[in-house]
Amino acid sequence: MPEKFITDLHIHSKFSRATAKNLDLEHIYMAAMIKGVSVVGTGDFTYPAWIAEIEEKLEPAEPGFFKLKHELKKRLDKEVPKTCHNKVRFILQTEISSIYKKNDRVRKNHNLIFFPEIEIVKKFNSILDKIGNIRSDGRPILGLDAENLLELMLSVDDRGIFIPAHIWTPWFSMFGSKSGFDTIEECFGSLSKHIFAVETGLSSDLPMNFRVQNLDNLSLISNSDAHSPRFIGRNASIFNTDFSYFGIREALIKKDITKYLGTIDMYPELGKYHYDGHRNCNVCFNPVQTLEFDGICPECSKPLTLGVLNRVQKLADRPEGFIPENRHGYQSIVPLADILSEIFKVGPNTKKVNANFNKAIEQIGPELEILLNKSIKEIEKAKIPLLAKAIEKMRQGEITISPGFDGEFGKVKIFKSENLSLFGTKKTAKKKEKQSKTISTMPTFTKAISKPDQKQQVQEKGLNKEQKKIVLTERLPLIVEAGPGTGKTRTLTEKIAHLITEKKVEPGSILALTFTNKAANEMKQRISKMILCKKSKTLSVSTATFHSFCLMILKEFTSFDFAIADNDTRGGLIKNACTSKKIKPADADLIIQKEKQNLQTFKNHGNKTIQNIWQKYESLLLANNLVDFEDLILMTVKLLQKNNDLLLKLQKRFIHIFIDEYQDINKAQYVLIKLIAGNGTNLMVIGDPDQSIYGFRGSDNKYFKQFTDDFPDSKKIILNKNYRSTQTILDASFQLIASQDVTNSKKKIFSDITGQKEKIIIVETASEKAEAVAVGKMIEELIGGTSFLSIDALNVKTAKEYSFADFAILFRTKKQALVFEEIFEKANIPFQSPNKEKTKAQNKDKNQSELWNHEQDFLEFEAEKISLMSIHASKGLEFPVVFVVGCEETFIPFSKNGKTIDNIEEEKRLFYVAMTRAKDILCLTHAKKRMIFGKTCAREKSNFLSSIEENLKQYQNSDFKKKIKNIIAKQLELF
DNA sequence: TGCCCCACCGTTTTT
DNA sequence: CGGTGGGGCA
Repeated sequence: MPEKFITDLHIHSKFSRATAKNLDLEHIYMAAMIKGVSVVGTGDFTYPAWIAEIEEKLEPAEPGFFKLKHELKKRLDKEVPKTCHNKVRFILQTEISSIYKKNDRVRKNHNLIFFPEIEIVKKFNSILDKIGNIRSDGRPILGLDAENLLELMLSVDDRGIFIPAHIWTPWFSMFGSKSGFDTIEECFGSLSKHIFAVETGLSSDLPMNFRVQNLDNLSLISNSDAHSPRFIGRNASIFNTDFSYFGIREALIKKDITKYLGTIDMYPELGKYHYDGHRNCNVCFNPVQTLEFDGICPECSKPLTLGVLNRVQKLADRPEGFIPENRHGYQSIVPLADILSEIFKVGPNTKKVNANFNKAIEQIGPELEILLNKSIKEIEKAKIPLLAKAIEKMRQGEITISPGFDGEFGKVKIFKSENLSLFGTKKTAKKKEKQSKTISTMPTFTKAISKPDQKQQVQEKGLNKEQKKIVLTERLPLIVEAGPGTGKTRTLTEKIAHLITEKKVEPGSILALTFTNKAANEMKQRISKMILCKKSKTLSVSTATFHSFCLMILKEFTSFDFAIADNDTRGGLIKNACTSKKIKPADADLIIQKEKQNLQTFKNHGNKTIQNIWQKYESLLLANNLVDFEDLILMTVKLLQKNNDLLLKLQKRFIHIFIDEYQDINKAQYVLIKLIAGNGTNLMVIGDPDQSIYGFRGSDNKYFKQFTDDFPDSKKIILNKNYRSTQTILDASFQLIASQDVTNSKKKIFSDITGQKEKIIIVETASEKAEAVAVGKMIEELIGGTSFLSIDALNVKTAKEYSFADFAILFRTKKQALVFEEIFEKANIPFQSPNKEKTKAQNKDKNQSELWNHEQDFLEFEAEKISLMSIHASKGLEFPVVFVVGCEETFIPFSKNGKTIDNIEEEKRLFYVAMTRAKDILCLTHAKKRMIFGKTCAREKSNFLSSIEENLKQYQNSDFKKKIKNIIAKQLELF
């Protein structure tokens, strides 16, 4: 049997940011009754503690609905006036904030998700838990594409309900002016058909939505988005269907106007974002006025925050007042507290208003009943002066509203309309000035305007002159010095493709060597992509790491059947071999590995202790049929030195040899290359000696530098056109690296990127914690806020096209990541870090049996995250915004005991690598003091910073108090 | 063998 | 501060 009931399907719990502490199930229950709402969302079901509370206090009721357990209900019912008693049900609901990049623009939207069962919610949560952080806030922020979120929901249970939330609000919504889409299809692609309802939000009513054809096939619902109990039901929806989750779902899908009756909305003008304007400039415009001012604020000359009305007009394809056929209805209300507030001329959240509110509901009934249904006579019974009259006027629409704008709620007047100009500049008192000033001390960013089609241009025009030369050079040993961002790998793959497609070289005769599996795979992919484009046969180019290449040779040409000892195994064997206490196994391990990288054997090792351990270690390896990683190369070299026939055979097979990151080779690898490449005809190596940062594992860029001596008839080509960074970043990084080698000015690379120059930002903070906070705030500002709260607090006025994946935080030691993790966790900023990945891997191991495998079947989505990584790990990567943190002596350059620096040139190169990861914005931070090994240490700014000339740097002090003082002082000067 | 306490020491990371 | 490992004791 269908029945009529009122729903509020979007609220939050006390676990969401900026919500009331009493937003628990008890208060939600009582508030729903008082308001006259029968079905209320639980909010925040992604939050583990909240789900625990739900399980503890609720039990299943009608299908997909939940009710308070009996004892609790009995207790609470006593506290609610009898006139308001009614059944209240809960529906499992959450809101998820997505911030991500799609079609080259940053998108931010909020979406509501509903499920009928707690077990399904838990399943959904466990998957989300792996994608992002659901534990720090009731409304999680995920870098997950809304389309993927929908896909995920459907894959967990297709009886779920997915509703884009408050679709018109400027900052965080599907149609938002700041970072939304123009159509549902643009946002949800082929999954759009699974969107059957949208939430209109506080600042829009149905007639506004009716003007947009794109919404015609959807049910339009309204909810309160309450952050405290008293706001529950301020917006709501009315159903006349089966009293169950599935009744609601079906009514929304079928758009049957006898089953879904429509919305109860506050007048949209009361919403925070109805008109356009600037709150802090006291400018409030209607869309026409905004147009007159070209969308620019006359006070501060920055773009105005465009409100909902403006955005609706942009997307509207129908005139104002258009009502499509077969549409459900709507009713407009002014909250009872606001009416009482006007009657008694006190704030809506005051004792007086509360007392009279209670009086009204005790005498008459729930709020929505009073506002919509009760007769004027009944209302008069409450004996509240003017109330009946006010409600009568309200029902007839005889009210005046000064519209909300830029985060400020609108204001309603029922009895008098003076001083309420609907148009024009507001004259309200300046509030929150201090807060806005605080924020304005943050660095202001202007995005470097790189030509958007930069990359495409390169592709269209093909390669630049030098790159072309590289591709066309034949039958000569070739060394390419390629600075950061100069298109190194692209040129390499182009050359290989050229050989195959143009020169008809047999792909099997090409060998491309790299150092990591990741690099090898990437190269393989890029080559095959390119070749397939040019319609060639299947790819059989050998792309390999040095180690996998050697393994292949050993397996193919020796009969020695062995396994490879991984790190743990090797460590174990070394430990067993370490009978002497004079040396720690870890140190012995390092020494032995390094010796092997230099093609040494234990036989002629000088140190007796090491020699002993090493010999024992070798016999242990042999006894277990094991070889270590370095043996792979060592043994191959030995094999080829002994067996000339085999060497000739391999030389015949691999005619064209390419080596990427040549600056990273060690002696064993060098000897191997010289063997295989013979006289070097058709050998090409590419790399950047300034990015040699793996000395500690045997790499030596001397091999790069001596290439022209090794192969006297070789050719050297330098790539110095950079397609990654701004000239400022390149200038600064060159000044750093050139301080080691001024003679080679040829090496200087030049940016191909034109546009605004952003200086290198240098930030000094009081402590490591302050450093993390400062970085977090800068990121929030560049993203344009991650939550409503930060929007209100940060006074962000311009949309910046950055999303989480655009940021990297680089540090010298992994320990530095911890404080960033802690702060970002609290701030609900999604991040990935070496520590986090490690725990993830450990958990994976732990869960390997029953559960994990099962879950792995689910779709895996990559959510956008900020990257926290060591500078070493960042090599080869690029990010629009890079923070190099801890730019302090003993970190950069690193020194173990605070005095001796192992290899200052390599430290410089390391910093060079860090700086050149940045595309648009480079920020170098340092703390005045920090905790190191449990002790607070005074810290000195890295001397490397002083090799960057002053006019490339912009200093930013994160000491806000000082800034505020300055501002106040300046203001006083004016008088 | 197992457990507890104290001393010690502290980069970067791939195969 | 926090993990590890050796030494001492049960």
